[in-house]
Amino acid sequence: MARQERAIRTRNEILKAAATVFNEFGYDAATIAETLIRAQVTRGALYFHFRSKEDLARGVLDQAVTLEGVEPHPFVLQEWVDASMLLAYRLPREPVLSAALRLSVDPKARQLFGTRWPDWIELNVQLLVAAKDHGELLPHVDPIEVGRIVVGAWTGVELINEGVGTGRDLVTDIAALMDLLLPNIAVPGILAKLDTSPERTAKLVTTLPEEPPGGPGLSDSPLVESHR
Amino acid sequence: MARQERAIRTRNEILKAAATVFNEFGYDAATIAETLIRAQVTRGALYFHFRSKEDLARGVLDQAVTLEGVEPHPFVLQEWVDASMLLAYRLPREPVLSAALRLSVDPKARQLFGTRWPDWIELNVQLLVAAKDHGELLPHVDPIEVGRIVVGAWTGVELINEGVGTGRDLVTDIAALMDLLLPNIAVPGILAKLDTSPERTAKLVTTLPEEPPGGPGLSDSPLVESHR
Amino acid sequence: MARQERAIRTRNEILKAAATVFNEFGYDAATIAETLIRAQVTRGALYFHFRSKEDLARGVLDQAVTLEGVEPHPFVLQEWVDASMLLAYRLPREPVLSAALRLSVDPKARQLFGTRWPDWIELNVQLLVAAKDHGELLPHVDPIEVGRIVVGAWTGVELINEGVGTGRDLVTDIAALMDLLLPNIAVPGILAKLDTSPERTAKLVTTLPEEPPGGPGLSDSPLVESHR
Amino acid sequence: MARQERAIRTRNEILKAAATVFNEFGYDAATIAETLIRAQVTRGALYFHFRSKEDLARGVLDQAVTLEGVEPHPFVLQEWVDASMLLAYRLPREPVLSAALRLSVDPKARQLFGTRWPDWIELNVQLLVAAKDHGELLPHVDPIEVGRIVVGAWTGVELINEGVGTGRDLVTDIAALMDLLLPNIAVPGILAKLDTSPERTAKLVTTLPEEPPGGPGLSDSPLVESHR
DNA sequence: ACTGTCGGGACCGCCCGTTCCT
DNA sequence: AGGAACGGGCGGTCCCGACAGT
Repeated sequence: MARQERAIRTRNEILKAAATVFNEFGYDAATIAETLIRAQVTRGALYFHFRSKEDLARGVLDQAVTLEGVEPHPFVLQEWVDASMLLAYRLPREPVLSAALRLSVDPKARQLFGTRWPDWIELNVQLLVAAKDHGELLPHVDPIEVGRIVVGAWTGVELINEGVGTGRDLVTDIAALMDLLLPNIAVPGILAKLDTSPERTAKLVTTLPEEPPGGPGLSDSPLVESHR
Repeated sequence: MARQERAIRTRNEILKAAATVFNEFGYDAATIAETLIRAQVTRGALYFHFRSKEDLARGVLDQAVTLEGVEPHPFVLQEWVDASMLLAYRLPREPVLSAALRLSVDPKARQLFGTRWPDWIELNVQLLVAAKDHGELLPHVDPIEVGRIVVGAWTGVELINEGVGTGRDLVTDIAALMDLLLPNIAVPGILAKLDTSPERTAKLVTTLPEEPPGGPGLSDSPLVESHR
Repeated sequence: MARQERAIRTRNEILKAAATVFNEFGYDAATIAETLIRAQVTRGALYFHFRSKEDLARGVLDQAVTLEGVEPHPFVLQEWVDASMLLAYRLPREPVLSAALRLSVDPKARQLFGTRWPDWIELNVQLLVAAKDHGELLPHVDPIEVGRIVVGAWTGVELINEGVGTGRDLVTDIAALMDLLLPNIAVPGILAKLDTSPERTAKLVTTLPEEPPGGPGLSDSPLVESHR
Repeated sequence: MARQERAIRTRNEILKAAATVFNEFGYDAATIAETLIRAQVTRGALYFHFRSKEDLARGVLDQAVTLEGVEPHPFVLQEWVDASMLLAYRLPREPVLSAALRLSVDPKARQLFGTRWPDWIELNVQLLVAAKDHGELLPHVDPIEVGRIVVGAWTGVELINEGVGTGRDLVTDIAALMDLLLPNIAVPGILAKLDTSPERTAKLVTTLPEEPPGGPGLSDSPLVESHR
């Protein structure tokens, strides 16, 4: 048993290292050798846990969509905002998350594994539909369309935030994006009460479980699984 | 002359082929051999025009930022919208444009060449600043911030439009993005008169020059060069 | 005891699996992993019984030369014929036998273990010498030379029988070989009485012991050991 | 042109080196690196001429079946004998020939490329049929069956000659095989006049063309092509 | 001036036989 | 006997020059 535990830790060490390498170089330019160095394991160890580079990428992609940390709130829209903000906080800090996004953008990886976008969109749409049912959305808003567009916008903002390298926190940029979008999504009564401040995000983060030894995402991730 | 002309055509054939290959595979996974096949030229020919794979990528990146086709309009914001819409129309149809975006997203290529985002952002900011001077923007709008965010959002929407593969025209998605953003950017008086319809885009396209044999962007592109 | 018995059975299961794998792929292309799968054992089990791949091959080679099933007969030449025919019957049916031949032909395996040909030849020569003493051989026949040549011919016929894949029974081909050779080996009086028919072979086979659980050749094989 | 000539020489250098490596180690154990060393070329050169190890093996196999050097003779059976004897002389001296045989015996190579045995058999059968038409064969001889058996026997004798390593010349062993077989194949009148002596073989060899720079088999080998 | 053949060298993913510790 | 890890090395393939020809 103890044996198994160490194996799992090793597996996660490898996964995390692979994620950072995918992140820095993209799928094809990422080399197994670099992953080996960062994970501090031998080729054999890696090959035992993952049969190929593709397998490695799949391992990363499998842990990427989550609503973890979002707490119930009277306004569904606030939950929706929280989801985006929380992810904005976590993604730069958790290699597996950013790697998943990177691989979704990489054409070669896309050919091989598809993307997680349908899942992300679905998750957004679910929340927006619920918000609509609660009368929180402006009448002309189509949850499906808005879900698609917002996921896209979120992704692009992240890419630029990282790519242009001004050192701004992603949370700030995503908050700006939200502030730009919300007036045309939420009904005025709700809009005034929505909180997109980094402070709120910071508070939410504290409710996240301590990162276990071996990194987050260890759990059999309840991926798209709605929390309602 | 005749000699030179053919050389230029060959050069552009190669560039276009390279662009499609970068597009499909990403920078690292793209192979020169594949480019050779698509451009129907030999190794020697390619290496005569481009000294290396990097050179090829640079050639693509150098033709990517343009306001071509945007016509003067009483409302600067309309010009701003037109720029986005026109690009949404052209990008899926011109390999060199989409390749430029793809390479900007590719981490390996980014390490080598940087990105064109600062240029794109700069171009947006210039227009927004002008719009602000004309009193077309809501008072709280910061052109620099909005420029950044919008370029990001635009990029992300494009990526998803292509990646999720629902077959929707990018023009439609970008129009939806604009409709979502504009109410919180433009003053009401202007907002009502802005036209984000695909029809307008279609009309603008007709003013673009016929694609010369050898493709668009052949000219020593006056890249970021504002048209005012 | 029961413990030991199971161990022996496991060992033989592994040996048989290894033999089929060597047969199908040759020494070098044969992988331990494939052997593991076919024998349905774990790595640990295999390495408990055999210290290395070489050991495995040695295990196979050690069970390959036998006169088992050949019964005493007034004409020694008939015994000689019977030996060839019996082996022709058994070899395609017993992986360990065919693997031994395969490994003798494989250059890599040959470098490591040598071959069993000297043993096979020795066995033939012994019989031929005895036949000569009985006056059954034509005067010009040199037992040593004929032994060599016949073992070679036998081997080659087997290889082709298997390689060309016409589905002919090896017994048929070896019988044809014998019919071709014997007129220039046996004195006419004996020649007429020698029986190379598959029927005789079939009858001899019935005298072979039931295949014990764990396969034939389990016994500490009395290899080259002559039966006279 | 001169350019091309060097390329051809390089190609043959590689082929010969590959043949010796296949010979010594078998298909799978043979490494490209070893071939590189022996041929004194770089990986790039090899990759230019042969796309893969398989391609290399195919290149070897393509030059293996020939009646070159066999001269017309009143007795077809003498030609048949000559063919075997000549091959017995050449095979140990020409790596490509022995490699072809080796690869035909190697199970892995067999899966990939099949064997040249059908060709060798066909060639023998053709000669035997002609001999039968000339009344040189004993009435009970079936050319097809004898062809098969003899090719097998020839192969096996070669393998043992090489494997047991007594240093005997293959010509001697093949002559012994022929002497053993012929009395049951040829009609007595012919039998007495057939010459299986090494001296005859030596004489035939002198009629073979000088080995061109680049080795034998350079010519577009007229493989199975009968010479009648 | 431009094209094509041929060769150079680097490196990557894969996979394998083997051992160590329960 | 089993699960995990070790480390070496192979085949493939790629990007790129160096010339010779036209």
